[in-house]
Amino acid sequence: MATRATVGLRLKDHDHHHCISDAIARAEMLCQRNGARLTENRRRVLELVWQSHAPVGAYEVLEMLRKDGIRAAPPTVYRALEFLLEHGLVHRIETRNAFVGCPQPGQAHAAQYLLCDGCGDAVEIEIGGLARRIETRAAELGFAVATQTIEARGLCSRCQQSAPAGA
Amino acid sequence: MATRATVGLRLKDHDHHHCISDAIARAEMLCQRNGARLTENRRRVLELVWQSHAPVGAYEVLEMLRKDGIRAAPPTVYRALEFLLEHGLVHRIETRNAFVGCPQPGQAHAAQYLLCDGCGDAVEIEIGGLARRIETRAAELGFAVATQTIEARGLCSRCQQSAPAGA
DNA sequence: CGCCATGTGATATAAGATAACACTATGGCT
DNA sequence: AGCCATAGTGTTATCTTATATCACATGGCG
Ligand SMILES: [Zn+2]
Ligand SMILES: [Zn+2]
Ligand SMILES: [Zn+2]
Ligand SMILES: [Zn+2]
Repeated sequence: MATRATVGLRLKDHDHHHCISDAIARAEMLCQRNGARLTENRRRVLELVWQSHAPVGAYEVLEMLRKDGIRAAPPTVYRALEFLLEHGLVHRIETRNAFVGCPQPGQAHAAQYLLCDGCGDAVEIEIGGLARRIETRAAELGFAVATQTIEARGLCSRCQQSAPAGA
Repeated sequence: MATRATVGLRLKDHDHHHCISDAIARAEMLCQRNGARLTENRRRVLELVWQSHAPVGAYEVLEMLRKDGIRAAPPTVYRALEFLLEHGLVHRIETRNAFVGCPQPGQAHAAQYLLCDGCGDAVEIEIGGLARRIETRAAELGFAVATQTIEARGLCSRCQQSAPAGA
């Protein structure tokens, strides 16, 4: 499959409950396959991260947990996020100090993101050969790449229309 | 000139004072040309950021300022950094919440970095066509890119040798 | 049963960044 | 010179993000 992402994923535009339940289903399969334990806490945090397609901060997750009546402290959330990161179930968006669900966990991939400064949505893309290109150039300089962070900020098509000129 | 960066820039390996004085000289020229004021504070912070080729945190700069006998508070540093960022004199390394001097200020460029997890050095590179490639792919999805963040973490050649296996 | 590994709860604190307000320096103008 | 507007600084307090630490629980296993 090529990049299956669409841009400007407003929650109203699609059955987002599917996004969430699919994500949980994928996570359960993947954890079972890898012998990892998707505990209650971890599952809940993953669900909360998937509440939207915009990256969500750790403390926002914490707020949501508390609103659900769960007594939680920062480490609760960070530990769950750490687990989810390790298993590729979420990615960290460095330019926002926030986290977003990965739509294709399990397949190794360098996460590449388009981040809309208007609506906040993050769209994970994969530009063919891009990661390879960086590794190759780094190797020429004797540098061994372990992880890549590629984030492009700007405006999605919808947000370009809403805020066209120097409004 | 192609990428003139070398990797693994230990301070002992080269006359780093040149790196610093060159950076200041470039900054002064550039500010004069742009009608921007490189005040004492800003110049000092730029110098401190250039103390090494490893990105330096805002609070490290603050520490250094204080050791130089200058009374400063966080906003002092952040304001200076903001100015330097605006004028392209430093770049922010998102994966480290830190700042590093730009070796080619004045020329618009999407900063791309190799970040060594061993020695901490940051090497700015420019992979031909990479930025364009991302913009093009984004445009196909209707997304207008404003800024890009490209950071590759790993080990420079020297640090690969020092820490070869699972040491 | 005792032991170890993994996960959790709770408190405190570190690290990074900004808000707000008062004051000063600078340069253009009359 | 005196005045003004703008840009820059000092200071304090606060906010946001992330970890360290220690105590407790749970479950597998010799
Ligand atoms: Zn959705
Ligand atoms: Zn948008
Ligand atoms: Zn140098
Ligand atoms: Zn190194």
